[in-house]
Amino acid sequence: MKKILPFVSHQVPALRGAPFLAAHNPGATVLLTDRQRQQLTSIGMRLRLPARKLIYREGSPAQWIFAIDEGIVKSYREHANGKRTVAGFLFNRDLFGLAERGHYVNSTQAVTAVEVYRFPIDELTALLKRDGEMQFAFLVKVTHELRQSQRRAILVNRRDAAGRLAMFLTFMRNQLGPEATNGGRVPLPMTRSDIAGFVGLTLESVSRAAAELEHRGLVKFEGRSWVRIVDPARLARLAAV
Amino acid sequence: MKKILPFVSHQVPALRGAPFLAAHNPGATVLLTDRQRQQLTSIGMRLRLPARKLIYREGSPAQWIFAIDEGIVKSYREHANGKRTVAGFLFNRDLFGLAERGHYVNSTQAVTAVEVYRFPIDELTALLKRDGEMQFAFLVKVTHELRQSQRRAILVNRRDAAGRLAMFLTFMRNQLGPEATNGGRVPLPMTRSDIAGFVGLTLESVSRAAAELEHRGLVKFEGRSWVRIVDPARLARLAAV
DNA sequence: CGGTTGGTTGAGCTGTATCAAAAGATGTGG
DNA sequence: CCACATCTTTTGATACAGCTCAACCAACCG
Repeated sequence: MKKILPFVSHQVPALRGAPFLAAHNPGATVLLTDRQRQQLTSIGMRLRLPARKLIYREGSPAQWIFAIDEGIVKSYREHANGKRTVAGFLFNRDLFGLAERGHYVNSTQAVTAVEVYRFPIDELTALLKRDGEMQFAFLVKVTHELRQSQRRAILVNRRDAAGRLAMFLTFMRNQLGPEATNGGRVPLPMTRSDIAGFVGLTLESVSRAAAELEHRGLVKFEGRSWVRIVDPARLARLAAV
Repeated sequence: MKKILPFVSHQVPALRGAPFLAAHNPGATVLLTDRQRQQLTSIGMRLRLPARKLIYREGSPAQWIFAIDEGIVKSYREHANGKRTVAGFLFNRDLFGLAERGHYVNSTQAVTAVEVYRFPIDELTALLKRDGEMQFAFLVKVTHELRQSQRRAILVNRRDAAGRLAMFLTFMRNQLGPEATNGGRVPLPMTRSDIAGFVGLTLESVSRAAAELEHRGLVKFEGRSWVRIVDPARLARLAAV
């Protein structure tokens, strides 16, 4: 008997975000219908990029918009003083490459090996203008990103290093979802320096904050790229304030 | 001879932001056509609010989306520890009240007397889904806000207090535009405490940073609610790094 | 005029940046 | 599979910027 393959959601583009209006299901919601995904597939291209691959550089002419299917991407900027600030980490079903006046505003680089969809900007915008429902999904997504960015800006203002790191760890757990963080074991594929650039500390301070959280029994670092969350409740409390 | 009144742009809603694609005119662009503004007018209501008026509270049910026509609004959150962080200041042609799951995420309050347009969320979303071009204007606007938020988060990470305040002052000048800041005289209608909440300092530090900038001859504070920018070039240099 | 709110100035303390060096990882080629 | 070179992370000592607490000052209000 021939086996029927299940619908593999990972083979078409997807978006994730909280809608404007109240809904029954909590957490982030999948925003596109199957039909909309098929349409996107027709104008997009699926690419596999190795870890560390530079995707585009800040200021370069923008031709494409990207959606992540698998893996982690970082978006960053280099200051005049040589330091890099990480504008954000991007995950499964996130969107990036939203240009300003025809140019990218951040540089982006693959942190892990990634699978992305790449859409030509003009074809995508034409499609969006034609299909109001699909465009609405994009509007909701970008609004969701805006809120995330504001939330982060607010949390980062708290000066205490351990709290910032706690916030980052809970952020990672939330973004990756329960499947990827089984048993509270969260992957940290980015460098300490990237984490520092994201939370607004030096990498030495991140290292010390990590030691402190571990000493306090909240987490346990296993190698450089894994944390086990030992006491989720206390960690969340520290991250939330 | 009867005089024909000029078209008063302030009597209909407007939006402002940098588009995705390259354009000939620099700076922020007006995003709506006259016809689109008329349509918005038909579903919206124009309100005049006095200074200090609380517009809505964080977490309350969201029924409306707002667009500012005149004046300044602040968007903020109160921490558990009692401190307030200012998520942003909103100006002429900015949009606010983008809800998450039917609830507002920040509180907003009028800083000056303001004139706003108020749109019922469901009517506005219905209109947007019908009119792809208009929705695209909103998409561009929200994307613009997202970039602004990221830029701010990046700049705020620089620890130096004088630099942060310099950044804030140039931000105010840019937002208000050349008309309102004639001769480099920039209004500061918000309190020092609001400024502190916005740039991530205490109000004492803002006060000291202000004294420092003045001492260095970059600006001159005239009363509590005005700054004269004396040396725009050096101020910009300090703000940019 | 006192009262209230918002702003400035001062002294001391804390926490993070900085500089420096050592210790772990990771990768390459023999 | 080991040895070396490179990159990343940890640990330590010190300095300094901004926070905190506290007092004082100025503007605005009836």
